[in-house]
Amino acid sequence: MRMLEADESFSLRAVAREAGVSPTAPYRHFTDRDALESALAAQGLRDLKADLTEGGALPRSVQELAELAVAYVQFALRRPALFRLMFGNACDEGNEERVKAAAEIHELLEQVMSRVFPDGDTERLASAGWAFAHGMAYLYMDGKLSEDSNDEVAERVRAAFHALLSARPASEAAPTGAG
Amino acid sequence: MRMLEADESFSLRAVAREAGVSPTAPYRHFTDRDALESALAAQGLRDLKADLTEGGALPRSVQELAELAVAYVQFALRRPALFRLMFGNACDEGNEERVKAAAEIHELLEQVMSRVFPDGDTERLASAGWAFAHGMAYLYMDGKLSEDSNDEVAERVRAAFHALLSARPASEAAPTGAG
DNA sequence: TGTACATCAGTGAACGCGCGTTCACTGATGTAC
DNA sequence: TGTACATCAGTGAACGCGCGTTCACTGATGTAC
Repeated sequence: MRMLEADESFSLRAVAREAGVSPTAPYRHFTDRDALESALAAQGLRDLKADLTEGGALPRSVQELAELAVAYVQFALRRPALFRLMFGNACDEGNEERVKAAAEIHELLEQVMSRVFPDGDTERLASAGWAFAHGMAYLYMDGKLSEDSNDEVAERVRAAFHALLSARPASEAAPTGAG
Repeated sequence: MRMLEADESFSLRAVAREAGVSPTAPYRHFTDRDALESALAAQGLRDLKADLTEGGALPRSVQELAELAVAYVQFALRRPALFRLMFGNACDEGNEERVKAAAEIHELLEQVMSRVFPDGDTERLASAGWAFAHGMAYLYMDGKLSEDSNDEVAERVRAAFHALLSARPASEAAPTGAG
């Protein structure tokens, strides 16, 4: 529909402005501000899903899973205002389109986790993995982690992900290693 | 100084209102809206650090580290508006107090990570662990994960953390297990 | 002890701003006969 | 082919709202002599 790439906060008037149209024109297509917001959020969720499934095949390895996190963070950095719109408030349960788009993302996430970690607790891993990617996205968006080039961000997300998955506490190393 | 517990978005006038004072009173104490915001953010960061170091001793085990994540998320859920204020925008580098408070949180995080994972990449683990807790906080704040009781949230954060740290991919299990 | 003055937190009216929303309208396009 | 009407995206003026901020002010407290 329109851009919403910039990081200015969402408003009906701003969207109209970006579309080169008068402030009241959106009311021809959406009943009110919330309806417009949900429609944009739904489209954003669909775009995000498309980004995440771009390769075609779902991830099987931890390496491929890391790339999913990278894609998630890069979507957020490319379209921060939209990303905040999509996740920055409670989903309007009355908006079928938005609910469906959100459910599809959830489903994708669980599918991926059960493929990469067939012996793990899929639901908990899905929460954890999502939280990791989501946290990375917010930390970078809000300038809490230095955001240099796009490639550097990708590399740091990858590295953090692998550091976390391969982390072994001190107390565990001795017993299992020696026994 | 004052509450800022509710989840209404921050405004100078709202803070004055909560303090039971006229909208212009804050100007006696802060040069402008941004100065007030940074002062509140700095205080919030100090409060968060106090919460995280409550026990006295820093975490040594993965279990204790999980409790740190729980405390982080619970702080966010208890004081969402303040939490968003603290992290929801770029830190004003000109505000010494705020910069210092943020640096102390970073330092704490790195100390903890190097204690719990002495053989790991501290910096990357710090990013990853922070992202996990931060993501959990945002997902719960924004209603993306069902938030029932406080205890349930704590339990889910704990479980997700452990699920992530003990996750082993399918491809890895066979070789290392049998070899 | 009393008078004169400085300090300082807080007040209330007022400003210009962007916001969401309403209203009556215009002007182009499509359809009926 | 031409006339009459419906549809529909978009317009522009106007509203009331909360916002950040300014301004001149009040009234209490502290200090000097």
